[in-house]
Amino acid sequence: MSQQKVISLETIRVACKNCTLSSLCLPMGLAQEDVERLDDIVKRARPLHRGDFLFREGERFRSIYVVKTGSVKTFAPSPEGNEQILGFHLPGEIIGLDAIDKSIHACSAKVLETSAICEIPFARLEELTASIASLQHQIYRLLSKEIGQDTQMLLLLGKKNAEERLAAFLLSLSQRFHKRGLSPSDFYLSMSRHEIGNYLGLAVETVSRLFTRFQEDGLMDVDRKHIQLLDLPALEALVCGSAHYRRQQRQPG
Amino acid sequence: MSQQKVISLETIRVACKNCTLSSLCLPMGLAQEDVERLDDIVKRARPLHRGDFLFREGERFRSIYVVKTGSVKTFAPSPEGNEQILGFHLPGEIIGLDAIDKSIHACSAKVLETSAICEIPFARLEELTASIASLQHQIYRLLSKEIGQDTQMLLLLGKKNAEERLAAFLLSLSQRFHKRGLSPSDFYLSMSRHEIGNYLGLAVETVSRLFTRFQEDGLMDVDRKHIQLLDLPALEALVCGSAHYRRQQRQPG
DNA sequence: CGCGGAATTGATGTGCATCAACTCGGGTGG
DNA sequence: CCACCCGAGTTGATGCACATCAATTCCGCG
Repeated sequence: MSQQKVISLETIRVACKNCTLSSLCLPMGLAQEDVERLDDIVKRARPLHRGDFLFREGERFRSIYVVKTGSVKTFAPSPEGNEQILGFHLPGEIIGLDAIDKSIHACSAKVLETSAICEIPFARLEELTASIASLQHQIYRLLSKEIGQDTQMLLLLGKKNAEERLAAFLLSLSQRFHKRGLSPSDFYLSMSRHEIGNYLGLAVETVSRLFTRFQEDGLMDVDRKHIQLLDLPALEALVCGSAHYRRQQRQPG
Repeated sequence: MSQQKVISLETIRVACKNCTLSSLCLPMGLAQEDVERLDDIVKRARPLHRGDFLFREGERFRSIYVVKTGSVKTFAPSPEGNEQILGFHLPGEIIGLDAIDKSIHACSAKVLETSAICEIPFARLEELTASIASLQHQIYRLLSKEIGQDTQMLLLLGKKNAEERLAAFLLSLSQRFHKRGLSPSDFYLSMSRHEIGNYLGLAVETVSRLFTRFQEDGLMDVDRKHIQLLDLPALEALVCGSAHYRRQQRQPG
């Protein structure tokens, strides 16, 4: 059974490498030896449980994290005291990049379900990127991509109504699951309705009513946390505001 | 007058260096020779005029831009066709970081008033960062900071009401002007009411009414584009929702 | 089995968008 | 220099999407 344990660790290790690979470097085609150097600094994923924190707002920034399995939410307090959920992070996604600037975490990261998370000490990653140009580029891209995603979210919160927001949210999950080889139309929500509402800037009740309405309209099937998207094209049309007489917003000069 | 011209160019050059310095490296304390290497790749600022584009959505990404004087807005089209203003960029601020990921600009950048803008070819900057560790770190910080700012904006759009948004907007401008040595309480708005509304997710009329109300309440003085903030502490309190019976939002688990 | 938080559903209230009318100021041309 | 125009801004009246409040059901868990 010692053998068993070794195999198990190796399995985690390989899985972790794969995860790091796809998140950090797959598109770049790093040399094999560089991949190994990268993999060496990645701390293997230990299993975390619902409610565990990866880090808390105010803590010193040391590492970024890559979700291997499971899901994580990040959230920050607003001045008033209530909190805003900033994102839900699925397998393959990276957490903590916003803390590089001040070396202090500006948000907290909490595990939503039993999850495996890789930790990458940022200082060591930074050293590595100094000698591997393609990895450096990859990190720039990663950071830039995060900005682009936030931009999408600004558009969502600034210009879209409740049903457009929820449709966009569902499609986002769908696409991200699909990218990781999972079903794009059949999945479980690891977050509560309340958390969805908080994230989308809506009240719980509104989220609930929309789920009901979407189901009535044959767009999806909802059974508690289990979601089946039945009409992806229709949902995509919804995001673009196909429903409702569109209030045409005048353009600024 | 040939002499005059040389002096003028040199003035721009030095100013440009200063601008690059404070934006990219001041906090790091680069070696003098590294500063010069950085400065060498910065294209000197030519004057741009209201309505000029730095780049348009869909164009190939080549350079990032640093505002020296004046102001710039960035905006992206939503699927419906109307556009969302993503940010207003004041002196010392950097534009274009979101395009690194795809090497394509996802938003457009339009000059709001006569402005001087430095251009930094990103490929050359990237080469440079590979050999100057502190510059690499600085770029990471810059990108990370941008993420943090977007996060702030998500909080604004997700959780704050109209008057909190406008107060936050005014204070943001105030702080950014102050950081550049300008008055934090007396400045001109280079953007229209309509653009402010678009940015904050509000209707023009709402913005206008709030300006009136803030003025009535003695918080500020508004004369067309000329703004004077008379009670900064009160505005700060407003951002935190001090006014109005605060609808206490329940927290998700 | 029974407690408690999560989710749903219905009734009501309100903040802000929308519509509409008017004013202001700045630029243009006679 | 004034008359005109036109877009930007303001102000008021109205409507609606969504928040809020309230009551009930559902489900997980001890």
